[in-house]
Amino acid sequence: MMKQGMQRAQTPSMEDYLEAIANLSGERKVVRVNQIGQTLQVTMPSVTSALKKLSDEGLVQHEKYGYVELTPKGEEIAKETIRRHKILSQFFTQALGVDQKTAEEDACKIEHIISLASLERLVKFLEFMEACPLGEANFPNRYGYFLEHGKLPKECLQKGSGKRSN
Amino acid sequence: MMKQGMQRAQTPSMEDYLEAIANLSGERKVVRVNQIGQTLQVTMPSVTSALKKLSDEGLVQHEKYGYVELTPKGEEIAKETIRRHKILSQFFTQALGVDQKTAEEDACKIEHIISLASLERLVKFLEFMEACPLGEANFPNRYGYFLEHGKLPKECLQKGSGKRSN
DNA sequence: TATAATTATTAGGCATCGCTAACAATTATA
DNA sequence: TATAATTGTTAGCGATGCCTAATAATTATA
Repeated sequence: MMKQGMQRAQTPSMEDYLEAIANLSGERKVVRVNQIGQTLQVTMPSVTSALKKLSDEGLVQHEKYGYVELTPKGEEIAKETIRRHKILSQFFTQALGVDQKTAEEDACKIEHIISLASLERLVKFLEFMEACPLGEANFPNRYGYFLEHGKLPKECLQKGSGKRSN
Repeated sequence: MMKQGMQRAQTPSMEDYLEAIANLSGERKVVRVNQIGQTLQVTMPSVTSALKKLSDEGLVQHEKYGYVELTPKGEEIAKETIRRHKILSQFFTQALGVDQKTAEEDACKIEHIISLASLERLVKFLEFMEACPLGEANFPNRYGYFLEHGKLPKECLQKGSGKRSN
C-alpha cells in the first residue's frame, strides 16, 4: 500500500517555483524564466538560480536560454503542492468565509508547512460539510448566519444549549 | 477605535524567541539563554545573536551574562503570538481532531504567517462550534462520528441531502 | 541582415538564521 | 578560595534566497 501525498521539495521557495511552472504549463504552450518571475514576483536572476537548483535535483529540465519543463518527479511535487493549495484555499473561502484574495495568500504560505495529518483532516472536514447539508439547517448555512449577524440562528437556540457561559 | 492584533515581529524566528521567553517567564523566576535554546532547539550562540537583534529593536532587555526580560513592546508581540498559537492549536485539536503533538507543531509554524482575517474567522468558527451544540446532534459530534466511522451519522441522511454525487 | 528590444545569465552583494570552535565569565563545589 | 562545571559570548562559516549591475544570447523589426 503506497502512502500518498508525501512529495515535498526541499524548501517552500522551491515548491513555489514548481507550482508556478506547473500552473503556467497549463496556461501556455511553453514556460519561460520571464513568466515564472512575474508569477512569483521575483527577478529573473532569482529564477535562473532557482532553476539551477531544481535542475540539479532532477525536478525541472532547463537548458540555457531555453524553455522550462518539469520532470515527472517535479510534476509530482507540483501536483501535490497544488493539491494542498486547493484544499486550504477551499477551506478558507468555503468553510470560513474568508475573502478570495486573503484565502489565496494564506494558502500560498501554509501549503508549504502544514502537516499531512492536519491537511487530511481539512479534507475530511470539507467532505463532511458537503455531505451533510440537512436542508437549510446545515452547518455552513448556520455558520454563515452566525458570521453575518453575530448571533446564533434560531435552530441553535434550543434546549441543551446552555452548557457554556460565554 | 484601536485596531487590535497587529503586533508582529519582523520574522517568524524572532516571534519564536519572544514567545519562548514569555512562556518561560511564566514558568520560572528568571529566563536564561540556556533555557531559550532548549525550548527552541537551537544552540546558545543562536540565542545570543537573536537576543542582540531583539534588544536592538527594543523588544527584550538583556545584558551580557544576565537574565532575559521582555520589554512592554516585546511582551505585546509575544502575547499576540501566543494568542495566535492557541487559536490554531485549539482549532486543530478541537475542531479537526488532529492529535495534540501535530496540532502544536502546525500551530507553531502557521501562527507566524496566517493573516489576521483568517485568524479571526477561526475564532468565530470556534465560538460558533461552542455556542451551537444542539444536544448530541451538534456539529462537532456529527463530524466526530464522520471521522470515526467514515460515514455520515443518521441525522445527516435525510431528504435534501442528495444533491451531490461524491 | 543589421540594429533594437527583449530575454536570460553571470557576478557579486546582502540579510536571515542556523551551526561549530574557541574563549570568557559566572557559579558551584571540593 | 582554588578548581571544575556550567553558562554565555565572539568569531567565523555555510545555506537559503533575494537583489542590482553588467554582460550575453535571442528574437523582432526596420
